[in-house]
Amino acid sequence: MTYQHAITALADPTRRAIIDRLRSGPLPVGAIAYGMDISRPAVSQHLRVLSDAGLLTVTPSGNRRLYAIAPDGIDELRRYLDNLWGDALAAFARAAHDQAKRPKK
Amino acid sequence: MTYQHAITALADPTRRAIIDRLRSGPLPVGAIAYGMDISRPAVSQHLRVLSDAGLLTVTPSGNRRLYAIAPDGIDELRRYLDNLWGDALAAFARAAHDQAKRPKK
DNA sequence: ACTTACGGTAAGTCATGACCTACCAACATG
DNA sequence: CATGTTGGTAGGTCATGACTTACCGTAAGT
Repeated sequence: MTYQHAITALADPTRRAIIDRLRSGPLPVGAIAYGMDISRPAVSQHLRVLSDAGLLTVTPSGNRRLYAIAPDGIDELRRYLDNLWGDALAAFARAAHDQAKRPKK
Repeated sequence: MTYQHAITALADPTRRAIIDRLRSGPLPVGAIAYGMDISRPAVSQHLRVLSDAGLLTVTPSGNRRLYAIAPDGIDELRRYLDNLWGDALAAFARAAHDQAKRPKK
């Protein structure tokens, strides 16, 4: 049921950029924000949205907070799409079949 | 490169509802809009966004226009997520490994 | 040809959310 | 304890996009 939040979160290009930075491993907020053309608070807000959506995990470590991609969250969305894809293929095949049944008209 | 449009299109709940109506097969605009709590023009606009994103195909048939889910469009997004998921798992495993290397601190 | 069904486009309104600049709390370090 | 570093929160602005009604084109039926 969480896939809705996940897809909403991933719809934003800035948030996808954040996710991309975390592809190689966990990072603290400062490192994520460094080199991006938005302010650090903006990054914080995006991180909030992403972790609320179950796409990131946070592990406070002393002064800082390490953000990492949560494979489980991605997987939820992946399953939704797999399901949709399956239905689309089935509908496609059925439509093609019906089409073949009556060639003219 | 089109997956960005696809994910933006699918981020909207109304558009997901439209997609859901097409899961069982192609439908004309009127049938899609029937029973939904938004106006038909609104549906038309959503259909535009969805087909621009490569998620739907349109086949004019006489007076009407049949919309159907395009499996290819879905697949693009699916691949993006599969890729992301793979990276997330790898990063996760690496982090776990590094963690094990130095148990304390 | 006239009328009805179907559906896309135009123009305008309104809510949402992405961003900014403060500001504040918590830990670390001298 | 004082000071710097790290990062979340508050409040406000502004752009985007999801809706509406009104309108127009086109295909079908009478």
